[in-house]
Amino acid sequence: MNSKQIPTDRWSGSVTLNDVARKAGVHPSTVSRALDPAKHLRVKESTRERIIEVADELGYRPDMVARGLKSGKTGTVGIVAADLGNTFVTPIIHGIAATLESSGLLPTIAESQDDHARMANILDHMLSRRVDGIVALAARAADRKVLESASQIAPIVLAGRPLDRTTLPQVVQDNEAGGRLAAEHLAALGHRRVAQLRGPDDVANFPRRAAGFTSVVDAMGLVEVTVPDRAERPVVEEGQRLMELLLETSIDLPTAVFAHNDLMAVGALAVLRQRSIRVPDDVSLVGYNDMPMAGHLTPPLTTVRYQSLEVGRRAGEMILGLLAGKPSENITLAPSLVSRGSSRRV
Amino acid sequence: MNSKQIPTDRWSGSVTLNDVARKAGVHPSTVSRALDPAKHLRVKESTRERIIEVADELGYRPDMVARGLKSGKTGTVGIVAADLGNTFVTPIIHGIAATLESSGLLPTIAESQDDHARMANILDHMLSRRVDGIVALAARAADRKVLESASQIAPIVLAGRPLDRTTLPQVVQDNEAGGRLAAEHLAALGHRRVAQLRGPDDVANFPRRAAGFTSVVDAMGLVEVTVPDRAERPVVEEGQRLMELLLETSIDLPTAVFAHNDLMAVGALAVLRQRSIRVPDDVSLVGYNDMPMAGHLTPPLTTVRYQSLEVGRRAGEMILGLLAGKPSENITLAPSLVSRGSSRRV
DNA sequence: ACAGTAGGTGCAACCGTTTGCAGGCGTGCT
DNA sequence: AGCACGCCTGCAAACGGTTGCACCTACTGT
Repeated sequence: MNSKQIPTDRWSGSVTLNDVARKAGVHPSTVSRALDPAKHLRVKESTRERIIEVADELGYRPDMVARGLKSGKTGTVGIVAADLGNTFVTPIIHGIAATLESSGLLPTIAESQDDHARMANILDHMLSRRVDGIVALAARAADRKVLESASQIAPIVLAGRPLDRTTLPQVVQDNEAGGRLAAEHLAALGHRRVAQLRGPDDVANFPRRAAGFTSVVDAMGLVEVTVPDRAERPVVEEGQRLMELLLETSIDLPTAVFAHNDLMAVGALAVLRQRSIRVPDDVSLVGYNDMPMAGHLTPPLTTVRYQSLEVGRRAGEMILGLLAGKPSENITLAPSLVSRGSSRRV
Repeated sequence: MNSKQIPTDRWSGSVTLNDVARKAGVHPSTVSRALDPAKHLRVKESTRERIIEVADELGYRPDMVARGLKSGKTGTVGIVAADLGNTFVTPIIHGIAATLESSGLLPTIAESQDDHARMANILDHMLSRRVDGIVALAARAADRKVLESASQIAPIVLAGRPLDRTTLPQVVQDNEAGGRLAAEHLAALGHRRVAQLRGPDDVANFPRRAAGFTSVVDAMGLVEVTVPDRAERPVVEEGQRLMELLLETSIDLPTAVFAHNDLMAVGALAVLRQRSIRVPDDVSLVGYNDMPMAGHLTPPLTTVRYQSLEVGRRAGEMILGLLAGKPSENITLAPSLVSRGSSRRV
């Protein structure tokens, strides 16, 4: 169209409230009111019709930036994830985004990479951009202070990863129950010697899973072979490393292994296959999260289901509620065990 | 100031440029200059030091919204993905985000769900928020017009999914070469009867992959068993459906199948396993994308590698370049074949 | 010693919307 | 017939920064 224009000022062409007002022969404030669904009744029917007609004839598009400056609301919600590559977080994000969409909000997403400095930096950026609220999926113990202080500026909800000793509202799963579920499942299959591949301690999910698991182990008199380390990050490579560590350090191998998430289970699976240790014939394996691909692995992975999508939805609703000024109540979802091919009776 | 205000207004406490100026005893414009790295040399050393000291004593955080209103730049880049659940897109996003980060930009992400209306809506929202640029990963043929028209307002680059007959800059992979690679691989293994599980026609990647594949099939005199449909969307379920369709409709089964992406390959794998058709013993399977989990499937999936991360990086750089006013040149990356366990000599 | 200059700072307009306040006009009521 | 009230619209001041311009001071050069 305007190909000879200097590309610098693309915005020069954008039509503003004033343009509409001028063309419709009214004052800008009238246009503003006519277009605001909350108060367009205060404008005479005929005027409003004319304005609306002119508005979309000109292709008027409200400038959220200007609106945000005046009103303080930008219609944007920040989401901080640890790592988009973890297929457990994408459903959460999906859930959040779907919920926000109904209110015309758009998510702004950043990855913390489980790095504290980065997390702090991201929060700063988001607040700088005046997000209306933030959903943190990446909370680690070390992040508590920055999150809490940021929450004085914009409401924050924790989703997927809880935090100990915080007043921040959270929607998470009962990880202890999940850990118990895994242990009870294995016990019911007759396993006596078990082991855990633990996720990092500073992500509250993992110690809780471990505690739940161990509580059942103790209660039922099973033996837990300890792996002398835990994952730095809950990823495939660390699952491999821990599995190898388990194989090296234990004289008497456990007959069942509980990996603290599916990604680590995948890593464990790879190591076992490579050493020709059959799953589930030689060792049963239970994962956690029920990530989308879990059922398609070979063998299909027995795992504790984390209703990621639901967590996302609830978190979205919670943010919406907070933005509307409603108080929030923590939400804890119940896990369930999905029994598939990677575990069997011994 | 208005201290008796209702605490609803969280922003009331935020410190502004004026607060800093007042406390430092200078004019707001001086503070603005002192804090702007591009022109802080125009402020006397000592003044600047004092200002900076006051600024972070007060915890001043620039308001990007206000800045954006005046300057037109919001420091935000929109990313439109079709579906975050597709593990092929997350590395792209990761790459984009990592590149943007170095310039202090933050991505705003939305999912189009491969729905045209939604795509149009998303673009509208993003432009409304004055994103500085947009990276579209979800382009379909039907979206061409809205994308092109949006690009008159903010620069847009296409990544991961090309578009036919467009002038929009794109960074993609040579899909025809990828299709050829798959066919050549199978031909080299001695396969004569082959088939394709095709992705949707309106996502340009897929027809190109099909064309590349078919060109080799023709050139080398192979036989292509046609599947009488294509996937609605490139997902697991559709892969299953097409695989079942193939099994039902073909009298003489092919010895090798080329799925247009890894997700569909996973679906095909599930169907084959369920019918006790062994992979690769009875039929070889080749996927596309080399998604993160591809090597961990059983059998590990032979696939055409799509350098998603690299595509993301390049797309990020391209946007950065466009924002800096540099012209852009299309980028086409070369695919490579990753031979793993799902294909074998016949 | 004086004009010229450059460095440092203040002034004020502006970016596009929102919103409290005020005013004009027509209507219903007494 | 006059008054009050309500509806509709205009006016102007914000919101928090940025930036061209003007101004002042203290140099430098001759």
